[in-house]
Amino acid sequence: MTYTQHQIVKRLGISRATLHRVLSNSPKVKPATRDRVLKELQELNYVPNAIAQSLKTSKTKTLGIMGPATANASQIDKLSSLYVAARELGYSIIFAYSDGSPEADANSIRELQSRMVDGIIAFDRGLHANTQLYKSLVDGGKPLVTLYPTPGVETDCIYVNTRDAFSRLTKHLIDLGHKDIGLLITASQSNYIVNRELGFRDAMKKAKLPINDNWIIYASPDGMNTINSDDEEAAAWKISDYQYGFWGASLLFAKRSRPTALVCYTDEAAIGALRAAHMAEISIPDELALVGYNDKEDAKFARVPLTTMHQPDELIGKKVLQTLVKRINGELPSKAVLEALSAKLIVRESCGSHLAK
Amino acid sequence: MTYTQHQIVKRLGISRATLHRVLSNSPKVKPATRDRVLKELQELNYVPNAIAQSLKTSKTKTLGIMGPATANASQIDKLSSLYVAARELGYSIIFAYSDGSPEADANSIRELQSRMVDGIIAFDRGLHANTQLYKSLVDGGKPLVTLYPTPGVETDCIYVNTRDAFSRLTKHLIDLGHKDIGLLITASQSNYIVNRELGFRDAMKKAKLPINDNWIIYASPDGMNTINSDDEEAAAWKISDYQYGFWGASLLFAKRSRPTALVCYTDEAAIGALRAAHMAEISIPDELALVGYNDKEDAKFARVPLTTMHQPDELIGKKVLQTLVKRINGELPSKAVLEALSAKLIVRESCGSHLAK
DNA sequence: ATGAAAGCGCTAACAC
DNA sequence: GTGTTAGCGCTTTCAT
Repeated sequence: MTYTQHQIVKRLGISRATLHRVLSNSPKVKPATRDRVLKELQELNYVPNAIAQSLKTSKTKTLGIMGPATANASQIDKLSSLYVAARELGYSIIFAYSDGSPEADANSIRELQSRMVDGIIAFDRGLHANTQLYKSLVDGGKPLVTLYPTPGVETDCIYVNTRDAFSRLTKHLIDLGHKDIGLLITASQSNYIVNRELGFRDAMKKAKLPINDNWIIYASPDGMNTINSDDEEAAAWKISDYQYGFWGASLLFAKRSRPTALVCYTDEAAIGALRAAHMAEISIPDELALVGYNDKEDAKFARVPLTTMHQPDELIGKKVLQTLVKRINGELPSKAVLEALSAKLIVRESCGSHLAK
Repeated sequence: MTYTQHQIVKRLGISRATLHRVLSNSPKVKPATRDRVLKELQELNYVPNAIAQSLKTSKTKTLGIMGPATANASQIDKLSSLYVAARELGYSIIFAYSDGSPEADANSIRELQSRMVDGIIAFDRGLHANTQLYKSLVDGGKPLVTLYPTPGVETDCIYVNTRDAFSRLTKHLIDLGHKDIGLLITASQSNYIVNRELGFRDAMKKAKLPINDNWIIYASPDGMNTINSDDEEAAAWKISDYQYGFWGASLLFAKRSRPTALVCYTDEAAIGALRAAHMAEISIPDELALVGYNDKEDAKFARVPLTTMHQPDELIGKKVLQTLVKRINGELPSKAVLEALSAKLIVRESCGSHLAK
């Protein structure tokens, strides 16, 4: 049974205002009254109706997250620190599922607007198709924090400088003496992918190393066989990075020549590539140095432990939430916060640097 | 800018009731009026205030998920199908973070009750510490679906029969001719763990095979070195299954004798064990057959592709949601729904069955 | 230190 | 076909 203030007030023979005063810790209430009320509250296990509170105050103390549910797996660390921080600040999280398509995103935004969330976190991968949607949100005054900068939308953003990260990752290989370096990514226009390629090119250019287009692999399902036949009907967005890595590397290994080092767009892709190398009897790192990105737990336990970049995901989740809440509370200057964090190089065996001496 | 019905009604010179009729597709409104209203609605981009609707109707069309955010990674498939199904039925999801402790769970329940969710999904691992909490929920009439049966709580439950799954997994090894079989799990009282051990014992007993207690490993951080030193301060619940698998297997390999086959409690643990085997120069599957559980994507791409059990996670997510919504709508008999689904054996290389001929 | 009353945005019963 | 009205549970101003 759940009681309302009305019922409690009747039982106690006091007024709603008094009840509210003890609920809100106002000092203006006689200790004796307060105790009596508190006791009753306890006894009846009173739980305030947040819906009614929200309607009255026009603050829901809820935050919306919009993003692809499938991205959660890779963003899990950001998400969990975000949840923890939200609870600490008294906010609830509404997760509005979206596959990243403009239609789904529009639905998510409608859902969150309708629920009157106090702010929104866009957990997408920086696809620009939805710039207009975000713009309308921000113009409408709804606080929005994104995880990738969105050109054209002046909104708060906490992100990892992936371009720089990939540049440094590539440079690590260059410093090891590699000159023939390939890149394994997927075909996509998202920031998520594009910045990785840009970072790679930055490093190569800076080192005055030529880029062999044959060694830039855009992995895709086209004409590939899945490693497991019953995957075949799976939609493209459900294909894992492992699979893309496996396909991409297989493609590379089938070519007439191959680089001495390969940068993969995620750890999962690198693990897929590891498997392709194993099947092609190419020894890692002796015959091919390999690096991933993200420092997922399985990178540590891969066939060959992966050299990779570690993102400060927990910190990001925390900062995202804090920024959003500050924005909601009007504690931030009107200029959008744009904070870039750096990834950190984690050297393990797959790059072969333990051999180079 | 977000408009209220009041403002729209004023602009249009009609009554709230008429507006409402248009909004709710009531036939009792003159087509001309309807069109005029619809056009204005469109123009003003009217978004209904779900908070006000909820207060009025005492239905929020929201569902609460309570569970550890860290579990999401392994339960991601259940979660995403659940999100999709929720959207289809017009429900929003509030995620109430909890680390599984009774205090955190109590907080989650309070949060969800306060937000007046129409129903709750308990995404925990079947820890019984919170039986009372669940019981009070159910007794209070709040629809609740769990993912593990909770003795003492009469509530809907959609789950995988892990005990049976582990029994069949173990039997696969027995059928391959193994007699000396070990089990690698963690020390925990949760259903999640306990049923795995029970299933293993069932199969051994049925085959009249002795169980060597030395080969039942309860992996724990005690006295172990992490594979990566900066993990050391991490709390126990943040330790990955990979790590437990690595520790557990290392422990086993240090013993005087070892089994010819090892059942691991998850794929991640099996991958950790794979690494330990590699370091101990034990060849998998030749010297030790190894199996995991869950059929995660990385099982396919492991150093040795893992034989494992596949759970119908997407189906579960969908069923959980459908059951909950039916319960909310009063479409279910008062007796609790208890539906067990089966896991499916996926044979790859790590069990060595491709060698046995 | 306490109480009365208005109103947040919406729905639905009832009257016309 | 259309309009009037009460009220969901809460917060908050204004009296007392």
